[in-house]
Amino acid sequence: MNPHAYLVDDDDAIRDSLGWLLESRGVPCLSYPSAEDFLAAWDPSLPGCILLDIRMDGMSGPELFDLLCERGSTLPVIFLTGHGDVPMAVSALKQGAFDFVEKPCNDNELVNRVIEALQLDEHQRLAAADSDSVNSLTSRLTTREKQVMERVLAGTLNKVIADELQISMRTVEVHRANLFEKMGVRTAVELAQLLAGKR
Amino acid sequence: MNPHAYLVDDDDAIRDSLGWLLESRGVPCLSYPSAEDFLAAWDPSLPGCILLDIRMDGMSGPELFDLLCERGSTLPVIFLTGHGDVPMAVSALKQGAFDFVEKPCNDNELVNRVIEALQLDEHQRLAAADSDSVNSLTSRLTTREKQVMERVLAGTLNKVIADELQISMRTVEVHRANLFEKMGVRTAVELAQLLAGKR
DNA sequence: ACGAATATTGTGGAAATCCGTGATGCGAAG
DNA sequence: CTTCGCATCACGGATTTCCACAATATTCGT
Repeated sequence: MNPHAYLVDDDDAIRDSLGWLLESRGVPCLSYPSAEDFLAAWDPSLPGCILLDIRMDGMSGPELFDLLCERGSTLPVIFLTGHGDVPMAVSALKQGAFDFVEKPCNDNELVNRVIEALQLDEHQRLAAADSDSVNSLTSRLTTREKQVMERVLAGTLNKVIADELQISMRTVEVHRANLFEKMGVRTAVELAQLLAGKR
Repeated sequence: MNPHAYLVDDDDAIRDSLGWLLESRGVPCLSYPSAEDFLAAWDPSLPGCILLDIRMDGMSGPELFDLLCERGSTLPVIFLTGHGDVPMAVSALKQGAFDFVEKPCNDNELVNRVIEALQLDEHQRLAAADSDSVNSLTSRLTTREKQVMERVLAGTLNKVIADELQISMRTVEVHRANLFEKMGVRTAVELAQLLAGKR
């Protein structure tokens, strides 16, 4: 699925007008009349951002936001509200909301925020993909190989590693070579660099 | 100087009452009747946090905040305001303010926020000190040693480094040993780890 | 029970690193 | 001018890593 702006608002008119505005600026949209509807459609892999009304029938915007955070969502959330107060805005932003906008608002401003949010999400997903690729590499290592890797990363000499693991130096060398192979590196330093950035 | 809460507000009564409140909870305070006064007293090494009024004669709270940020301040800022609006709060928080509180506010809440801000500042300063200590180590390296270190961190073999720098392998070994000594590490991996976390 | 993956060890040699000792040239500071 | 830090290099031995070839044991899933 391509990145979308997910509009969650129980006001038909708002969904229509915002949807039209965003689509006209080249931002694909999907609309949901309630938090529950969005939640049912949501899955962590959905890319994009959320435009979320505060006050809605059923689950409120902040409640949905909390729930999504708990479930591991990293979607940037732009809160929209007609009657927001300062504490509400402060609390939303401190919890990690991307923005908090009062309706009615300037169209250009809002579109820009949405585009910023989409870019943020893309960056986050790229970064996550990187760290995933590293994790998937390490997950392919056998237990022994992981143990050896730990110690290699600690700068321990093969000889000492052999002692610690109660195996021969030769075996350590084998594990070492195998894990380097699996991790796609040629030296211990490269391995350290690889795991340094993405962790 | 020990960490302090710096109260910047042009209302004498507020400064007095907040100052008393915080001192009574064990938080040392210093008061300033204007943004200009605080700015004159400020220096980047001052630890603590700022309680900053929005509307003041002369320079406003947000103006002071911007100025401090430009000058490299990392002090957590808690904005205080009697007549704040949502856009103002949103903009302050998105620019990195620690909190945004409306007066009058709950005393316990405020004290807690101040304490959180002080803790944040302490963590930031500890982290900065770590990275400073690393920087001061690297700054003691000679030009050649830095060149060699770069390549060592890239996982390059001494032989190749010697080629690249147009010097003998022996000299590379010397530089390598010297820089390890200066950086306080015993292996290339340790060096990579050292520069990985603090950078 | 059979086969695949994993863990283990050995031999032996090539390549690389580590390190002590000693030495030369050069530029900057005293 | 002399001293000091830096960069440069050599010899030679100890240590370590790297690697190809070869083999046995253990575990685990079908």
